[in-house]
Amino acid sequence: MAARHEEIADALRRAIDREDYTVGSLLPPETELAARYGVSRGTVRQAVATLTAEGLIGSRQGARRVVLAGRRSQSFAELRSFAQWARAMGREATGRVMAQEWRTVTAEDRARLQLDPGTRVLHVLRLRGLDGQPVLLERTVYADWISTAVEHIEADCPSVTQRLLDDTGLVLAYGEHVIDAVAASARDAELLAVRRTSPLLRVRRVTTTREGRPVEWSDDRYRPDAVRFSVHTSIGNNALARMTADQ
Amino acid sequence: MAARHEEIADALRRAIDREDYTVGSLLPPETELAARYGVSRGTVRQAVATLTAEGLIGSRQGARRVVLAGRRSQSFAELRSFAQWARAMGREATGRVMAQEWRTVTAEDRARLQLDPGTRVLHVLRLRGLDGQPVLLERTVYADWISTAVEHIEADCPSVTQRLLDDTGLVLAYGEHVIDAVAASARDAELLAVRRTSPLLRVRRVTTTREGRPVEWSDDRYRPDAVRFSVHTSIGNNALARMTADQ
DNA sequence: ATGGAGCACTTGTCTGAACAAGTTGGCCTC
DNA sequence: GAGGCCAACTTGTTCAGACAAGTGCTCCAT
Repeated sequence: MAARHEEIADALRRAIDREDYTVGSLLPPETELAARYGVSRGTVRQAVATLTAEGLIGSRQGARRVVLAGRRSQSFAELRSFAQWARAMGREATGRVMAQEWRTVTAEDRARLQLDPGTRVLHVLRLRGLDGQPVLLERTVYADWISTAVEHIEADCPSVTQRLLDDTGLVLAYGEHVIDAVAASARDAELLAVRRTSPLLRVRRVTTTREGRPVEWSDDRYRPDAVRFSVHTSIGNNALARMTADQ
Repeated sequence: MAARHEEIADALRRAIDREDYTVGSLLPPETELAARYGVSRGTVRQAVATLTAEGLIGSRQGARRVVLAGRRSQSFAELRSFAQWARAMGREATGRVMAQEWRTVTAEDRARLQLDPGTRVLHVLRLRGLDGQPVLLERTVYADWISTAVEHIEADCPSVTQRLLDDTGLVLAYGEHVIDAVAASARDAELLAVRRTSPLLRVRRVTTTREGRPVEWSDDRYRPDAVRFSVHTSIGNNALARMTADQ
């Protein structure tokens, strides 16, 4: 925790969690917070902007800020790593590679991973569990330049993200996620221990490095009785977008 | 479009859309943008922060900003209003109230809408369509103080949000959305014209005013072949959070 | 009572400056 | 050629000040 504005954001987050400020109540004015923490108003504004983006507080010109929600999952790399997310919640993540295969890129692979025609990429089918229960089936395609590193990871490695970071220094920094629902196929059903055609929450995502280079793309299917997603939106800030199926 | 930083954000958004800056390429340095638009570096930083939050560009200390994605739905009130979203995409939204009923609040209603025990609230079942096709089934509970206004809206009003704004000045400002998947019930199937048990994308949401006062909560079920959701995440900014089903 | 004007308060916008910290590429040495 | 060091560049953090704009309250006149 280096930056002062992060410390202040954290202090405010904890104060809200402690119910020093209850849901519906008003936060102190910026000037008061600035005086309390011994910083300028700009630094306080950076801190409260973080909480606003998290959906914890609401802000409008002229009126004091209002507390909108009480708690926040508050982990950082939440979506980038299943294992890190599980650990942050005090659950144990497991993983197992069910199938692995090299294939020549399809048109879709090429578009999503920005690769040349004819490139060979690694397809991995991985089943992931939470406290022993299977909850997620990942079908991932890795870009050629990272595939050999992925290939040599042991089949039951709980955190591929952590492993790639340790082995190659790779940091997964950005992701685009498209969320919908599908019926479980026979294979899905067998591996996730649900009935065939039962509804699954599907997330298709592309993950890139800090430099913006695509690393992997994946079709993830969650048991909806085990995992959900949540998003806060506000009038000036909608991270979540609705899309039609075409285009 | 009042604020200078919004104008600059918009100019950059259009430049990216126009492919003046292609995906994977680098944005000019802040100082250069500041000089080009005749503003201080702080104002440029505000503009690029917007695009970063939208997932259009990636940013890291020391390196130039990189363009991550080409286009952005860029409408404002997207998630708050089905009709406004549809219009922004050049589609026509329809709506029809299928059932409407006053009930005494349940414990869940009270918790979500912050109401007193014994309060009467309005339950509405609304079917919504896009270009004539049914795509969404909304089961909404409105807080008592807005229910009478909702009750008097005609059954086939395409935009309830717009109507409430016109009639009562109500602005829906904040929302929390929890996303999962469910199997279509017999009723769902009939109204949405899908087979029973076919997968639906469910969004449960609570919407509040600018003051943080809950207005409505809703169980929305989308045909996943018609509507999807998309989210951008980045290392410092995860609007989307994964949740376990319990708690 | 009711409505409007005015005022204090609070957040939003913007500036210009300075320093910290991370990245990148070139140069130099071995 | 390989490796390491350095310098230029770029983004991140913070400050102090000023003004704009929206909110909510009081008070006054009707």
